[in-house]
Order: sequence, then structure tokens, then C-alpha cells
Amino acid sequence: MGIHERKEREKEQRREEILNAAQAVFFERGLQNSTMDEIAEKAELSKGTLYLYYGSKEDLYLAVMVRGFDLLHEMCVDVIGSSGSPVEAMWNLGKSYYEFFEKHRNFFHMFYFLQSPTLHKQVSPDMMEACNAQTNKTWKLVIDLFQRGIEEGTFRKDINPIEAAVILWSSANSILIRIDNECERWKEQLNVDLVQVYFRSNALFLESMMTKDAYTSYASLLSEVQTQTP
Amino acid sequence: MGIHERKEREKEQRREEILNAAQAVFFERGLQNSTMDEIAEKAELSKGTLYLYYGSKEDLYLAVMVRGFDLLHEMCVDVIGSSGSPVEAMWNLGKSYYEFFEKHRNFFHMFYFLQSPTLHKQVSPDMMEACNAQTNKTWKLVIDLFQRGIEEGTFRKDINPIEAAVILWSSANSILIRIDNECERWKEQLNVDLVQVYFRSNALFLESMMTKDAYTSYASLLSEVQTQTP
Amino acid sequence: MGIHERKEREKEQRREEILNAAQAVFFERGLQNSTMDEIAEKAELSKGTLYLYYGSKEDLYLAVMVRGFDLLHEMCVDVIGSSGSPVEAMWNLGKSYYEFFEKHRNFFHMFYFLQSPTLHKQVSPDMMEACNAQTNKTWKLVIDLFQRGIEEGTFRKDINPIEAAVILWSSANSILIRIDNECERWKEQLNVDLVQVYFRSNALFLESMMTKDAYTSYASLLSEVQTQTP
Amino acid sequence: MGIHERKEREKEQRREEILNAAQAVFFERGLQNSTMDEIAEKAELSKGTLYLYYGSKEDLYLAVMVRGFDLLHEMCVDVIGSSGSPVEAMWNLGKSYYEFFEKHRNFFHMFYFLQSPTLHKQVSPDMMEACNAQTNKTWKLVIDLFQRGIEEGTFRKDINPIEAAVILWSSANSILIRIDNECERWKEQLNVDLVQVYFRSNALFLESMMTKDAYTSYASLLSEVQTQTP
DNA sequence: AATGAATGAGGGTTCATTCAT
DNA sequence: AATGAATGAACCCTCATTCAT
Repeated sequence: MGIHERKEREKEQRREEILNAAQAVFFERGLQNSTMDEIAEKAELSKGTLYLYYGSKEDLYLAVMVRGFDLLHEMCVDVIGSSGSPVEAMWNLGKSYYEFFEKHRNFFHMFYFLQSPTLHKQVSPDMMEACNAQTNKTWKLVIDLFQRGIEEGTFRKDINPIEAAVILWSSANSILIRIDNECERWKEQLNVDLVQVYFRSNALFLESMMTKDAYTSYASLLSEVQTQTP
Repeated sequence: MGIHERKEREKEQRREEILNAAQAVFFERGLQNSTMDEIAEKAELSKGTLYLYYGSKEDLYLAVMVRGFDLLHEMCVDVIGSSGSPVEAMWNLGKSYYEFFEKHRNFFHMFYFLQSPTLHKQVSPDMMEACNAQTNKTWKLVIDLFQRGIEEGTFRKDINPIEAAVILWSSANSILIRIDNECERWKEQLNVDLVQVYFRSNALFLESMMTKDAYTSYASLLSEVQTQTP
Repeated sequence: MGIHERKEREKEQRREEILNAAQAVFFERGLQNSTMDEIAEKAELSKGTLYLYYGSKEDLYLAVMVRGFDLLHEMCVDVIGSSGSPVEAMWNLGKSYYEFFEKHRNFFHMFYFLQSPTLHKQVSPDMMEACNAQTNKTWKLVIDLFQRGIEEGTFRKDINPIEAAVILWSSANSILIRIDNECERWKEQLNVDLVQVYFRSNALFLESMMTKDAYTSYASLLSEVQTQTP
Repeated sequence: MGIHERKEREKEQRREEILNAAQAVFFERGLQNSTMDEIAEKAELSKGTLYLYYGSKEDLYLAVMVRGFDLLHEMCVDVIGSSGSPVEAMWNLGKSYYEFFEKHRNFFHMFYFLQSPTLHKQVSPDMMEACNAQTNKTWKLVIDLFQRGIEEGTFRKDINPIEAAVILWSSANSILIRIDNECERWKEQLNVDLVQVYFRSNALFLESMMTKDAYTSYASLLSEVQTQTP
């Protein structure tokens, strides 16, 4: 009986349509200024139907965010898959994350949400769980990469791969946020190009993680960052 | 005429009273859940009066935040003043920032506000300017410290002090945010102590910015971080 | 053809299942706070099916109420059947009605519904008719009892049995409602036990209905109420 | 300084205006079907202003109801004041209550509200208190009347004035409710005039509470009820 | 007969802000 | 300068009912 399957498929499709509409609205207005009315209108559905598929506005927001994390995860998988070594992969991850930031700035903005302690409460535990599961997957990717590098001898044996991942990712993220908000200001007032700082920071960090041997052979790679200097 | 001066003084005092009330309310409820009604009540003033002194709720929020930045700045001045060398000062800054984070968590939470792009629009340019001025002062402190270190030969000559400040501060900040939100989760799921990561991250970046000579002589200082390992 | 009969039987059974679910939900939440969703879930049926059997939520509510009236009717039949004389039966009816009130408080609450003029409109005429038919049956029981008493000479010849029934039942009902809502308040503020008032009221009324002869012989019965005085 | 007083007066006036509007809407639609929008519109005020004066729709409803109780109370005071003796006054109270029922049917309908257990929760304790205070005052009037009658020897010494008040008032009320809802039905199906029943019921209860002496002298008064028979 | 997805019209309440006094 | 009454625009979510399948 394909009837049940078709129903399922249609339902899933409906979920996607709602998500598309929500994404468009959230991108344009942000969480607070978006209304369920507008999302419903964009989805060409009634407001009530929205609540048939998602428990609250916040849940819907998180569902869109998960899409962003999916995208990010895919990107990470691709980058790691097409990179030769852990160090190279790590460096490329930094580059790709910047591309993600530029290309999917809206998703990047949504990620802020997870930092706002006030809003955590309004989200259903299930959705929160789904979101965490997704980010965990990506964290694991990076952590495993560090682990592999350590085993292969390109990263120092005395580093903890989880800690390294946290430090790398956090510092990268933090600088991107600054770029997002204050890029102009730093350029004008202090003549500093934050984008360059982003890459320098990544390079600096990677260098300090690497063993001496690895450092020698990958010097050329990391010197990329220098060539970006005007 | 002392009359005008007295008026001025009273006015300033009134501004402070309002700020005290606003701070108490914002600390307890966050920006969204705070109401001008509650602030007015706590200030024992009418709601209308609030608007004579501050243009909007967001402005008021920013004004409180500036207090936090003041506090942070003072702390930085103290730390730098009482530290022997740039490297030592830098390390102590990291420690003090953590203390600030623990002691003034409410102010730290407010700082999130500056990262939310949506809300930037709701703030008056004047207040934003005042806020930036305050943070600039603190940035300058750190930048100058790097500059001094470079001149003294403890920091590498090839680093840009501004960039170094951005990298160090951003990564520190980012990890503290993670501690704030996800400390338990990382502990339970991956057995990682994010507080330790915070200090390791600071140490790591400092090390990689130091000259070899400095590294040797300050090794003992940075090894503090190791002693925290259980 | 047993087929048609079986279908009929199944249909009736389904109606009962729905009624069971509705009763449980209405008892727990009252009319307003009950939702067809919850009833459908409890009945393990779809919401649409509910509407195949009952025209509206209010109709369903009335159908449950009819069950309560059934119960009440049965009780009346039993009491009258097991009582010796009209006066005794009348007195016992009062006692049993109080028991019903205590034991089936939820049904008693539902009966309020019939008093709310606003809600009358939302009920289908058919269901209203069914409900009235049920209450009429019980009314007839009481009226006939009065009639019998008059014929037997225990109740005064100059009373109208219908009027007597209305007065007795209404006053009893009204005091029970007061017990339901304000029992504590009367106890605390005026030290009056409304339950006692209920029985006194019944006794008072019956006395005034009886002929002198009957009054003499039944004095002992009605004096029950006095023994409840502390 | 009359300025403050004038403000107070205007505020009180505003409360009245809101009450007028609310009364009109509640009378027309009942509690559930009335909307704050409509009340605001009728009051020519913004919806927000309504909430400046009354905490909720239910509070507003209760405030209107208190007006009804006021009216009823006044009526009772008048009737008692202009009646010769407690028995006469009691009888006249019954007559006046019927007039109230006819003239202020809408208020009478509102009184149902107090019987609905579900809705009690939605009302602010203050307003509930005000409402109870008002009804208590009226109860006291009736209770005192019985007390006086007992002292004067027209009511039996063995009756409790409070109980008597409850019995009389409750039964009267209950029959009026029946008149409100089912007057036609009883007329058509059983040829019973419920209005007559109402007066007979009052007469009956009064008689049974009177002393023999009083009964003799007031026979003519109570025989009024007979003259109403067609 | 049964489903259950879709509807869509609300509806009470909140609050930042204004402005006459 | 200070008040505080008034505003009014928003907004999320509910739920009885319908109807195509």
C-alpha cells in the first residue's frame, strides 16, 4: 500500500514548505520581529496549520537553525574529505567556515540564538535535543580530526583534541562575530582588517598545535595568510 | 550662581538613581522581560520621567552596560598596574576576566546584547557611541600592553598588537560564553572542564605570541595552568 | 439479516465509548476547558468521528448530562419503591438527593449548565428534547408521589402536586448549590451548617404540605433532622 | 488644592464610564461572548485603558455584577423601610425580588456567574471580596428581619434566622431561575404558572415559619397570592 | 464509517511611548 | 521638571468544525 507512504511524503513536504517560509521570514526580520502570521502567509497556509507541525515559534526557529547546522556539517564533511592531511583539513575548515559566514550570513546570525540564555526556556526539549545532536556531530568531526593528527604525529601529543577543538572553533567564531558587527569600525578607527585577523588567528593557533616536523612541511600552507596582507 | 550647578548635580544624581533601578531590574529579568513600569517603580519615579533622562528602554540598557564596561576597565587598569611585565599582565588579565565573569555574571550577560545584530537598530547613536568609547578605552589598554611587550622584546616583533588583542580577547570571550551556557553539557558528555580550557587557551595564545627568550623566563608563570589539572 | 443489527449494535457501542471518554474529560475539566481533541484521544478515535455521532461539543455535553439524569431517575425509582408512604418516600428522596450530590458531584456540576441561558442556543433541539424528556420522567415520579399522598390523605387536598414538586425540588436544589459553593464561608462567617439547613428546609416544607393527621404520625420521621443538631 | 480632588473625581467618573460600557455589552452578549474590544469601543477608550482600571474581563464582569447587587440591596432597604412588620416586609421582599427579576433580568442573569465554580479562579480576590461584602450586607438585612420577627413573636422562636433566610431566599431564587428558563414549557406541558408557584412557595415558607398568632392576623396578606390565580 | 489535516477567526493582555497638565 | 493617564499596535496560540480521501 503506497497510500500511507504517500501521505507521509506529503506531510514531510509540508514540513519543508513551512520551513522554507519560516526561513525566509526569520532571515528578513529575526526571531523577535517575525510573526507567525507572516510565516503562515508566506507558506500559504493557515496559522493553525503551522502549529500542527511545530509547537511554537521558537521551535520553528530552531528547526530552521538545524538546517543551518546541517549545511555547516555537510561543508565540514566535504572539506575534510577533500583535504590531504589533518592540518591541511583544519586550515581548510577555517577557510570554509569563513565562506559559510559570507554566504550564509543569515544562518550565522541565527546561531546567536543559542547563546541567549533567556530564550532557551521557550524551546521544546525535543527540538533542543535535535539541535544539540546536530552540533555534536560536527564537533565530533573536528575532534576526530585533531585525534587523527595527533596519531599521525602532525599535532602535538600533549594536546587534548576536545580542548583544541573548543579553542579553535570558539576563537574563530568570536572573530567572525566581530567581523559581522564591527568590521567597518576597526578598519576606520584602527586600520585593522578583521578578516585578516581571522585567518592569522587560525594560523597562529594551528601552528602552536603542530609538532616541529609538521610545522616545517606545512609552513608553505600557512603562509597563505601572509599573502593576503596588502 | 551655584543654582545652576546644584541643578546639574541633582540631575546627574537622578540619572544615577534611574540607572540603579534599571540595573536591578535588567539583572533580574533580562532586557526583554524587563518593563519600564517596573524600572520606574523601583526608581520611585514616574515612567514619563525615565524618558526625560533616557531615550528608550534600549538606551537605558546600554547605559547600564556601560557601567559594566567601566567596571571591566577599572579592573584592567588595576591588573596592569599591579603586574610586573606585559606578559605577566596579559596572563593576569585573563585571570581577572574570569573573575569578572564569575562575580559580575549579570554584566557579562548584558554584553551579549552587543552581538545581536537585530537590536543594534533600536539604540540611539549617541548611546552607542558612548558605549563604543568605553570599550575602545579598554581595547587601547590591551593593545598598548602588547605594544610595550613588543618593544621590550617579550612579544614577537612580527605580530600586530591590535590583531593580537583581538585574537586573545575574542577567544577568551568566546570560551566564557560557552562556559556560561554549556559547561555542564561538556563536562557530562565529554568530560571536559571548559574552565580549564579557558586558561589553556589563554596560555596557548600568549605562548605563541612570545619571543623565545620571554618564553623561557615566563615558563613558570604559564605553567600555572597545568597545576590546575586534577 | 443479522448484519444490520450487528452494525446497529456496534454503532450504539461506539456512541457509548465516546460518551465514556467525554464524561471523563468533562468531569475533569468542565465544559469550557475540555477540548474535542482530548475527548477524541481518550476515546481512541479521530476527532471527525466524534462529529459523526454528536453534532457539537455542547450536544456531547448534554448527552453526558442525560446519563446523570438517568442515574438520578433510577435513584428516585429505587427510593420510592423502597419507601412505605408518600411522605416517607418524599423525605427519603431528599436524603438520597443529598447522597447523589455527594457521590456524583461532577454530574451535579453539569446540571448547572441547564441554568445558563447563554449556552442554550448552542445545543441542538433534538438533544435538548432528549434531555427534557429525561427530566420530565423524574418530575413525573415526584408529582405522582404527591398526587398519591393527596389521595391517601397524607398531603393536604388544597395543594397542587405539580407546584409542590417544583417548590420542593427547587428549594432543595438551590441549597445544594449553595453548599457546593459557599459551605465554608457560611460555616466560618455565620457558624451555619448548610447541610443541616438543607434537611431542615425539606422537613419544613414537607410538614407544611401534610395534613394534621399525617403530621402526627410522621412526626418521628421528620424529627430525624433535629437529631443532627449538635 | 482642589486639583487632586478633581483628578480623583475624574478617575472615578472614568471608572463609571467603563462600567457603563461593560454593562451594556455584558447584558447583550453575556460574559463569554463579550470582548474587551467591544467594551473599549463602546466606552470610547482604548483597550489598554480598560486594563488600567480593571484587572481582567472577569473583574470587570464582577464589577458590573456588584452594581446589580447594589440595586438589589437598595431595593431591600426600601422595602423593609416601607413595610409595617417583619412578616409583611418579608412578603414584600418576595414581591420586590420578582419585580427586580422582571425589570433587571440582565442583572439576574449575571448572578448565575457566582454559581459557576470554573470561573471563580479567574477573578481577582479583591473583586471577589467586594462582591461578597455586598451580598453579605443584603443577607444581613434579611437575617435581621427574621431576628426582629422572632423577637416580636411573629416568627417561631425555634427557627434560626440565618437558616430561615437561606431557605427562603434560595427557594425563591431557584424558582425564578426556572421561570427564566422553562416558564413556557411548564405552562404548555403541565399547565402550571411558575410565577404563581413562586408566590405560593414564598407564602408557604413564611407561613410555616410564623407563630399561630401571627398567622391569624396576616392571613389576609398572604391570601393575596390566591387572588393572582386566574 | 472513519480519518485527520486544515482551517481561520478570534481574544485577552502587554507595554513602550507620548503628552497634556 | 515631573507626572501618570492614555494609547494602540501587536501577537501567540487555541480549537470547534469541516471535508477530501
